[in-house]
Amino acid sequence: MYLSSSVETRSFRELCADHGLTATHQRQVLYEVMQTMPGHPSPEEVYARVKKRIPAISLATVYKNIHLFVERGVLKEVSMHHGSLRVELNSHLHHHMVCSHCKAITDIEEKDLGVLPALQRLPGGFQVERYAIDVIGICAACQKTKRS
Amino acid sequence: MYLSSSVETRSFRELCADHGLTATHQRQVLYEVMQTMPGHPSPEEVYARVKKRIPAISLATVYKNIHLFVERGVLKEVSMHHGSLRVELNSHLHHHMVCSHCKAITDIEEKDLGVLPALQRLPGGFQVERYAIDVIGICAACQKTKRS
DNA sequence: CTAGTAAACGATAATTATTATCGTTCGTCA
DNA sequence: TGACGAACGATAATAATTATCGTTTACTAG
Ligand SMILES: [Mn+2]
Ligand SMILES: [Mn+2]
Ligand SMILES: [Zn+2]
Ligand SMILES: [Zn+2]
Repeated sequence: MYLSSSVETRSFRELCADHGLTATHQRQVLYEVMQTMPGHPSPEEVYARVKKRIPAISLATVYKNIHLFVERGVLKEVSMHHGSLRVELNSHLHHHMVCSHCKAITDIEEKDLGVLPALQRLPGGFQVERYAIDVIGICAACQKTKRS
Repeated sequence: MYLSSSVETRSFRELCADHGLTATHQRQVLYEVMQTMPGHPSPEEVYARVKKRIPAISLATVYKNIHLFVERGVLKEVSMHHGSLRVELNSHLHHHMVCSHCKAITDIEEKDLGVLPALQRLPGGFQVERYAIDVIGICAACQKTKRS
């Protein structure tokens, strides 16, 4: 199936070119659907929407392309959810560095962050318990390894 | 099986009393083991360690008690992992409010946070891509609902 | 406009993580 | 010490994600 030649298609092809992706129908619909989902959808939620336009699409395709989009910076991962629950004993106030490649979590002191969390009133009557700051990046080990 | 009467046991019983928990052998070992795990272990990792001291313990017990400890503030959840992967289209710089009760995620502008992330050199040669700040608390809806 | 080729897709099995169920045992308190 | 509700262990069930593999598609050279 060939992609149609509308304006949206042209800009989508540019986006793919910019990110080194082959332009497929499934990817275009996935991308267009995401543009209409302003929240923080899960793969299942995206799948449900995409399926309305491509009933034969596979959930696996949605997963594969979401990962690819995140990898190439088209999508952003909201929850750096680490695959499984992670806990620690309550101790002193600190935050974390999370490697976007290997997902390793390392402690970082608040003073080393240079951030000044000012507990102020937040929109919508949200009752603040605490801040959790993730510094996302590439850890030293992955910097050495990653030669792709 | 009765808990022994060592110093650790006495302080553990106090901890349980303080948090409204019945003091069981499994919970004490779980807690003591966590004290020797400085990182950010998963339930499986904790289970593996606890099993060395209580070979008959069930994984379900570890899960149940980790959840309970988090609920009562004995443990802290490191990844406010939202159960499933969540993504969004890359747009403007913003952060999130996460409800610790219903896990709802809401956008929040950086200017509304009163935080000043200063991209400075971080320990260990970590190469920063971005900050992700989660303001964790109770959303307005859950504040109304939660009458326990 | 074909044909070749690698990439992507769809179906589905497999794996991982987590939760629910339920009969048995334990901890608390009178 | 005995009653009773809470917690436990075994295990089935569910949810989320990934792997496998045969078929189809997109891209490109001719
Ligand atoms: Mn930590
Ligand atoms: Mn957002
Ligand atoms: Zn890494
Ligand atoms: Zn809530």
